[in-house]
Amino acid sequence: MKITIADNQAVTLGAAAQKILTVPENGIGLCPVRDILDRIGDKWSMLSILHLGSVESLRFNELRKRIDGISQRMLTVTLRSLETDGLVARKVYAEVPPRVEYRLTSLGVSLLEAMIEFGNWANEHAPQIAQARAAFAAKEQA
Amino acid sequence: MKITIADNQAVTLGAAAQKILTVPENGIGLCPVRDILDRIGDKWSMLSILHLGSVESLRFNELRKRIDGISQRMLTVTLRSLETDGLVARKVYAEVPPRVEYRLTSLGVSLLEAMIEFGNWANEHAPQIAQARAAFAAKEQA
DNA sequence: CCGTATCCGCAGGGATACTG
DNA sequence: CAGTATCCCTGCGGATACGG
Repeated sequence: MKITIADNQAVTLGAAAQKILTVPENGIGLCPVRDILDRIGDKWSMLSILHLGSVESLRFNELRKRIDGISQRMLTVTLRSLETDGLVARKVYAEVPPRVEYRLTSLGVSLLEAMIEFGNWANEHAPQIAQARAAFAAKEQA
Repeated sequence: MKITIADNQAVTLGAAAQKILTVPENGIGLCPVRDILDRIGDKWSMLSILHLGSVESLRFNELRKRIDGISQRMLTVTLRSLETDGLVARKVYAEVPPRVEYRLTSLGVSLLEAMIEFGNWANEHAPQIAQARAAFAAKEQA
């Protein structure tokens, strides 16, 4: 059987996909991809990281204004979650009125880099997806 | 003011992050990242794509067996969603008993590639995250 | 074998009010 | 300013039963 270049790519990609699905012994005890996604796959985490990544640091309400539609409660919850995972650093200044600054840690920055790759994919392929949806909707009419 | 390499990186990264957050006119009418994440950020989409990407094609129940814990209903719903976005192709064979095969489209494969980058990040940094969580938990005791 | 239909529990997350 | 506390509601997704 002749192996084409396309087949070779498929095999390589398949191996990479399988590798991600395997559960290593790493102290989390879950497939890392699922684990990370459970954290940052929620409604606000990615957005928070992107906004924090676009400047050096932001105060609580500055960030709140930038993330359109987020409630005070959810910003608190989201930031606490990101802080727990070591992606965001929280610094409190002993002033009146209080001032709290958030910024990405180096770990958070490395995640941002990975996310930007992903974001680029989303931007590049958005038209194709829109087209696919339209085609699917049209086919459902029949 | 002297610009260090680190600062330069931060600026570059910040620009990239901002770019992703901007809403282009692309027929979707939303920030693409949020849009894509709303689709594949759910409980099963990513896993389905990874499993479909690790072989050429899979029948419904084959895939069901591989994705641990998924219900019949959610596999149907997930696959339909991925099909709608043009990420997965569905082929029905006119046989008895029925046979349906699913495989990634070329668009789906390109998404898989982006996801693998992300998966690698997750695998590499899983220990750091576990450590951060432990540190945070320890700090909360005090 | 490959779905769809129906029911339902529960967690994510919004709105509002209140504190240090 | 930067959070907590409380209430409540929606919708994701599991279980089960049924259909082509």
